[in-house]
This record gives sequence, structure tokens and C-alpha cells, in this order.
Amino acid sequence: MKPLVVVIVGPTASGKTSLSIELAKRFDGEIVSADSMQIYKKMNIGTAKPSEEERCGIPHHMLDFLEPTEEYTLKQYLTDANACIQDILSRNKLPIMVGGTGLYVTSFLQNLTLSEESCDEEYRASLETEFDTIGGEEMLKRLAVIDPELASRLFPKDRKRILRGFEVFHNTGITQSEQNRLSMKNESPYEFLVFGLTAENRDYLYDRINRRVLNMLHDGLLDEIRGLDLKNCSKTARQAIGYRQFEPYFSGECSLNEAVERVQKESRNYAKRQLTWFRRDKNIIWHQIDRENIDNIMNSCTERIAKHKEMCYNNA
RNA sequence: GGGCGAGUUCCCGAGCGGCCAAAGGGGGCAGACUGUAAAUCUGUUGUCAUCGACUUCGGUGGUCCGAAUCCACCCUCGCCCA
Repeated sequence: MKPLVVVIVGPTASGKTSLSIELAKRFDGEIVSADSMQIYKKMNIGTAKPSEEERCGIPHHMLDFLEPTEEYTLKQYLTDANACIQDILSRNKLPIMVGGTGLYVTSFLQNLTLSEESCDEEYRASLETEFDTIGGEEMLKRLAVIDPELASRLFPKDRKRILRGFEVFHNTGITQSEQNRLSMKNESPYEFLVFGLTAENRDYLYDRINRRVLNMLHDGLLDEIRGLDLKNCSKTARQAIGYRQFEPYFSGECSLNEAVERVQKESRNYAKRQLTWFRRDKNIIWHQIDRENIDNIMNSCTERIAKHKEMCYNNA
């Protein structure tokens, strides 16, 4: 019987953190974060990273361990998260993966195995220039020569993916389409119970998001940003919502209110994308945060986990 | 009281007799997504619906084969003169 890993997903501000901590308390669990921004130190308020108090003494992994200047990749995440989970299991604790970064979670659930690939900065740069000079249409045509399958499902404007297609082939000698198939070969060594948080009424979620942004400000977000030096942060860190949007405010190009509204809006858009991403996974057990109160959701999850454990016990 | 200017689909905003259900942007909704993912990209957005039909451009009435576009009056808002 494979060991159980509980997973909690959902859009931003849906209450994943508190649910995960409550579950960890009940099942002697430890949290493994699946959040591409909370990995960074010094980015606490804006990423809604749980504080020491919120964590209630529950060990949290995969967060707050990288300098904002450092880059991180999916492959690293999968490797690190896996090591964490092995470690947690070896101490007979329940691993609870929590996070809104769909790519990380899904890749972990599918046990993607990414081949070795070294990053060739020079080649990447040359691709960028090439794209700029000949344009997306032409780049796509060229990509079609080496990976027609990939090219056929990309649009000329999808710069990132087009360039990535070339890069994968250049770095590994195998097309991305082929890489994708290879990466799916291995079944996960874990049994998953995936809970999703969402809201039946979208406005309810959006309202929570808007309020949360306001609270971040109240908690000192601006000071946090001032202490960050965004210009020197890694590309990833700079993408975080709730940071770069304040640049125009600091330089006097817009009002504080405008900046705040932009953060709220982008957070709502992000939540929407997260929902689209997670909805694709038919194994997720969804709970509506605007219909059921947190205790009910807690109990429902608790029951499921308990039932699963009982099943394992009986089988053993 | 007089003189202008403006009222367009969720919002902003083009259109100024037919090619207009109406550009563009925003927002919304839906989707995609494998190594930068809080990123990147796609579709859709009057109603019903299969072509297609039907109701819209402040209101009401006109002109015209035909109006968001022209005319009259009315309502609302902005500016100017009293």
C-alpha cells in the first residue's frame, strides 16, 4: 500500500492555510508548501506566508528557504518536495501538501520525471533576439520543423512556449513533445487525497481577495517592499503579485489607491486562472467556502482521511 | 431665462444615412498550460438560436426604400452668458 499524502489546493485567499494547519493538528501532520512565491525569504506579507503564530508549531517545509535573488525551477521543486515528503513519512507523520501553484502540485501528483537539462543562457538569449527580429509567425514555422506536434498547438504570440520548445530540443536533443511523454512514464509512489477549496459564488471569493490585499497593506506590505530591492530580485520573485504593482506608486506615477486596486484586480485574475487549472483535475474533492463553514469542511476532510487510514489498516 | 456641448451595448470610448449587434480598450466569463507558472497564451461577451431570426445606441414622434447616424419636441448632465 502506497503511503498517503493529503493535498490541499484552491485559489488564493480561499483558506488553504488554515485548513491545512487544522488537519495537521488532527493527524499529526506536517505541511509541504506548493507555492512558487512563498519559497522566498523576505516576501512574507505579500505572499500571505503563514506566520509563526499561524503555524501553531506545525512544521512547514518548502517555504521561506530561498533568497529573493535566487531562481528556482519546477525540477528543483519536485526533487525537494519529494525529499521532504520522504522525510516526513520516515518519521511516521502525515505529509500535507498545500499550495496554489498549479504547475507544482499537478506535476507532483503526476510524478513528472524531468530529464537532466542544463540551462544555456547564451542560446536562450539568441532565441530572444531571433524572435524579436523575425517575429512569432516565422518562429513557429521554424519550430514546426523540429517539433510539429508542439508547434501545432501553440499560437504565434506565445513567445514563452515557442522559445521553450527550441530550448528543450537544444538542451536535451529530444523534442518537447517527446520529453512530455517520457516525463509521464512513472507512476507516483504515493496515494493522494486531494481537497479543493472554491466558492460557488465568485464574488464571494473576489471580496475575500480584495479585503486580504487591504489587510496586507495594513500589516506593512509597503515596508516589506521597500526592504526588498525588487530590481535585484530573481525573475520569478519579481513576478509576484502585490510587489511590482507598487513601483509606479513609489515613483509617483500613480496613487496608492490605484496601485492597490491593480493588485486586487491581478489577484482576482490569478484566482480565476487557478480555478481553471485545478478544475481540470477530476480527482479533486471540492468544498465550497461560501456554502459550508470551515468546521464542516474540516470535518468532511477529517472523515475522508480517517476512512482512508482505516482502509489501509484493514488491508495491512 | 438665453447660447453651446454631450447622452452608445457591464464600464470607458469610436462610429455620424446602408458594408453596425455596432471599432478599440477595460472588466467579466470560459479555456489552454511540463523545467521563469502569482508567469504566458487563446476564445467569448445584446437575446434566442443551426444557417438564421429578433430587440438595441437618453425618450417620443417624424423624414427616408433604409437611421446610432438627419429633423422636431422632451428628459438628463457639463460648460458659457444672464
